[in-house]
Amino acid sequence: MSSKDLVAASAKTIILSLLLTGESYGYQIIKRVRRVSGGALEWSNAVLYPVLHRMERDGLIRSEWRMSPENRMRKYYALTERGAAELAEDKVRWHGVQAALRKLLGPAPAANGAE
Amino acid sequence: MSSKDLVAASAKTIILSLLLTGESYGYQIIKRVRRVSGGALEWSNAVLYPVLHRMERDGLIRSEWRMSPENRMRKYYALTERGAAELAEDKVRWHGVQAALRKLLGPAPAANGAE
DNA sequence: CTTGCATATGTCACTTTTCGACATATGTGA
DNA sequence: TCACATATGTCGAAAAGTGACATATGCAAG
Repeated sequence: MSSKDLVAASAKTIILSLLLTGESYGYQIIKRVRRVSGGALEWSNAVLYPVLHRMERDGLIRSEWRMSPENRMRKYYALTERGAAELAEDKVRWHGVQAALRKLLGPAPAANGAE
Repeated sequence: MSSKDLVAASAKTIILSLLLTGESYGYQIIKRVRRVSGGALEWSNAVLYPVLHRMERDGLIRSEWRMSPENRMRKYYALTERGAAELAEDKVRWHGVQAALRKLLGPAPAANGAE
């Protein structure tokens, strides 16, 4: 039990959010998540790919093998309608958890402070 | 994979936060969480107690059986030093995840006016 | 006194998830 | 040929999630 549970809990929602702005693929998702979290979220292959497969099985995303501009085969993932709906629900849930945590933890510090 | 993973993911942090303001016990924690979340977070016994036991095993909290003013036996839980330190780390991590999600999901709607 | 409910803590058992380590393949440049 | 970034995936053992169930008590109503 480390920071991983937090990471995993938000994985589905984060992936849906990323795909909302356009299709992506596994390798890139890992890098984008690392960047957008400032390095706080570091997903391994074994974390991401099973989640991706589960989400596809559940109809939240759909995949397509295509050749990249660099001439590599990539499995591009895109949001389905169900995925978009799920994201909307997730947003509500997430904001609910956020609100509860904010009450308990206090407001988020603007940047970095001594606590 | 429902909203439960979110709930569970934040369980440890929420419990630590609650205990920061003073000791509490299982039954009360469930009610307090329900109240503070406006009913959004509904923990069952099977969710809470294993988490409590794990946290005690890991030295984050410590328990003590005591008689309540209502003459009932209760297991009161209190934060340990390690638990307080863990909470501080959790806050940082949580704010990191929050920041990432905020970037991706957009700012939270002004759900709660007061507070 | 018995029935029912809120209080109070917990386990059982089955399923799902987690994640370090490993496997496989290709394009590019030294 | 070698190393490395890119790219996707599985294995397996351990951990976590959770609906249903188990147990016990104080108290009030019937």
